[in-house]
Amino acid sequence: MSKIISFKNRTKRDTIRMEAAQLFRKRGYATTTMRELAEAVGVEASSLYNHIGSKSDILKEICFQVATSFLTHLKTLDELNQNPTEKMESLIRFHIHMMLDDLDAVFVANHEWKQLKEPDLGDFLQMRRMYESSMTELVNQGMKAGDFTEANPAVVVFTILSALRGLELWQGQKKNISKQELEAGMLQQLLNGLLN
Amino acid sequence: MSKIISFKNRTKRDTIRMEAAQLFRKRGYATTTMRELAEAVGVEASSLYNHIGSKSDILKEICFQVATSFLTHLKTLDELNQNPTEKMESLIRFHIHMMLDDLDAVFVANHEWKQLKEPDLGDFLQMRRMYESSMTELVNQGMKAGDFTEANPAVVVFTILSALRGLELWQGQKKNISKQELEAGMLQQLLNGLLN
DNA sequence: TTAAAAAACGAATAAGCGTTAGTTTTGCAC
DNA sequence: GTGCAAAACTAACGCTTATTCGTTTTTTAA
Repeated sequence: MSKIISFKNRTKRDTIRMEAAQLFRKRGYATTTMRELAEAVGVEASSLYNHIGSKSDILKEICFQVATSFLTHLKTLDELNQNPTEKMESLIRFHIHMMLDDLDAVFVANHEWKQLKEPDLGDFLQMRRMYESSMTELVNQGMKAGDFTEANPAVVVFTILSALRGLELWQGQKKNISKQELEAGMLQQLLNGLLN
Repeated sequence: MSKIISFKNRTKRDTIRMEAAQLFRKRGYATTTMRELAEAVGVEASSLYNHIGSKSDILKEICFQVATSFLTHLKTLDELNQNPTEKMESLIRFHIHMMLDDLDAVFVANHEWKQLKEPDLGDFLQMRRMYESSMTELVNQGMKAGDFTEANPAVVVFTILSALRGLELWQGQKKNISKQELEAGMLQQLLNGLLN
């Protein structure tokens, strides 16, 4: 028996994970109860366990799905023949798109990874460190090539990532600013702070 | 009967709030138990209630103490005769100092305010909106004066605040970068992205 | 030294939590 | 329709939580 059910090739497991991400973002992982999640899915709490292993399993899957997305994009970037400026622009744009299109999951991965248990916690942090060091290396190359303003690469990466992570809070802000306008504005400001 | 106790004019209540901020940051508000907090303070859980009203009271006090600090600084800025660039630099520096010196409380205020109950939740959000709109007005003045690059003021404010909030995650990063270096680097990058 | 107030304590309470067990319903293949 | 597995349900478990209660210890003020 196939476990494919529900809407458009989406497993019930996926539905649960999606609703969970939404609730975890709005109310926090620890505060969200399985009964709340069940109601959002339209089922009793105990029925959830026909599809998932545990509450913490859901968190684990959300976090690693996000981490994998970012690392995968980084890998594809690596294989393209682009200069550091182009790569950095692509990277910034990817962050913005992830933030605007998959906000729930990204938010949860950014805020609730602390609740992961070992060994997941360690694995997750290692993936993050790998991403940041790759990005730092890119900034280094840009400086050596003379494209980027001379500065401490770690600080530069940190500032950019921080600004991008801030998009978590964009939703519900000024509605008279479109996504395109926001993307263009942030990109300009961040690259402007970086380029020679 | 004076309630002053403990170390250097600090109430036991203050000690509890300080330890709570540290725990709330490290483990999250919902996940931190009163027994954990009690152990950190060096007392039994029930004894805490001789000094505080409830767990949620502690959170409330932490959040509003931080919000008040920022609004107070903004008010003092308003009364000085400085141009927009100087004001913005002072504002950025104040954020950095708060982040580096009172990280626990600022982190908790930034992450756990969702757990506030009404009417505190509404009051807290109003204070935040007031702060952001004042900052936006400052950016507006800088643009009209020709000091700042023309852009959407709301986006500019958002990007700067996001980058600054990212300092929450600085601790434990590269130790070979001093606080002074970090402050100078971020200030340069953020102002550089803003100025004409 | 003494009496009152403040603070700490151990034990208990009620509520809510994630999860399990046993049973019934549903949906599909033949 | 019949059989069967997947998925739903109700009910309950064991555990943890914040908080309270009544009492004892410590501190303070005279």
